[in-house]
Amino acid sequence: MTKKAEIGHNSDTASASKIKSFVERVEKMESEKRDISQDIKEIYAEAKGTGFDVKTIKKLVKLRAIETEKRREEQALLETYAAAIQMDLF
Amino acid sequence: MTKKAEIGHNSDTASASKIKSFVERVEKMESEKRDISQDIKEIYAEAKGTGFDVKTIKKLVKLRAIETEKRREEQALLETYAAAIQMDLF
Amino acid sequence: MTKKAEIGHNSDTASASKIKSFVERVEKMESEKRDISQDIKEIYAEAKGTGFDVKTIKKLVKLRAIETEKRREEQALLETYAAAIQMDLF
Amino acid sequence: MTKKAEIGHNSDTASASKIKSFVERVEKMESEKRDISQDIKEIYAEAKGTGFDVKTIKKLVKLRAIETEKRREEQALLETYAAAIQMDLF
DNA sequence: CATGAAAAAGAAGCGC
DNA sequence: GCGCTTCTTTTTCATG
Repeated sequence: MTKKAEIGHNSDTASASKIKSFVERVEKMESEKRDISQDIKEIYAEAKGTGFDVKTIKKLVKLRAIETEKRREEQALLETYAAAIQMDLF
Repeated sequence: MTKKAEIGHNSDTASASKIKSFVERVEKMESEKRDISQDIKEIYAEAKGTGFDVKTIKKLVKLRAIETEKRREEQALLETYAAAIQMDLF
Repeated sequence: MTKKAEIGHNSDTASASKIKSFVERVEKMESEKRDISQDIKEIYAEAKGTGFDVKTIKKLVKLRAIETEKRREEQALLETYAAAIQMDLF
Repeated sequence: MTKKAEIGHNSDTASASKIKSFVERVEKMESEKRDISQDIKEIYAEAKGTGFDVKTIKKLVKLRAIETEKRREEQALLETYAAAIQMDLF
């Protein structure tokens, strides 16, 4: 038994330092995310400067994302069927 | 002048290629963003696995973000004050 | 059972009347919201007419909102801590 | 001339108090706006609880708003035309 | 699954 | 009047 009562199974100081580490790692990642969002904005700004309609390009990006997802799902479905009839697709 | 409306001030073929380029650049950036989001999730998963409460860590991250935002806004306010005084608005 | 899909579990006529009621109630509320937005604009206009810098006042309002939010989040964090300790997470 | 140099045409203390008053009035209005937004959410929650699709009702509200606006604009246009031919619509 | 928070899209207001 | 920024609203995503 330690002198000081522990809260749970992590001792206070060690916990504090670990929490700090987790928080900082998350903050770093979120900062990177913001940077990328900024980059995306800049791409759109560039597109706009080149005479394109940003709204339309955004729609294109979204449409392609949906199509990619659809293809992914179709592939998954196909694989499920193939597995059901014990067919190797590859 | 052709009957068909042009997209921006670009001719059709050049436009197509430029649009494609913009779309692909955005898609690349968005993919990176998703990767980072995934990384963040993994950090939280690790924290949880180490015995920490994810909710608490998220709250800490958020509170620190608010503090940062507050500092940012305070600075902006000071600058606005300075500008207002210059303009004799007080 | 009719061919036509029902909206929710309500029969057609009753539904129509209920939907109308919901829509109208929302419209009334949104109208009130617009009125208040208008009032806010007028307050800013008055401030401007009295020789104040609107931008500064807006920044003050925002900063105070952030401060309120911060206090709110601090409280929420404390509650999360308390819950986490109960759950032996530290 | 007062003893203390004034910044602009508003003396410091009077300014401070006036600004405070403006800020508080705005805050009060914004608080009321939030209340109404909350009421709207509750109406939608009630609609949902009654078995309706919230998204659809929102679409209806928006459509009606557009139609109202359209009618308003048509009326304005009509009045402009009437004025142009010096015709009294009323 | 349903709730609540975060991101993205869209609308509005502002200054130039 | 137009473009730019700010604010609202919608949609999405994660957690319980």
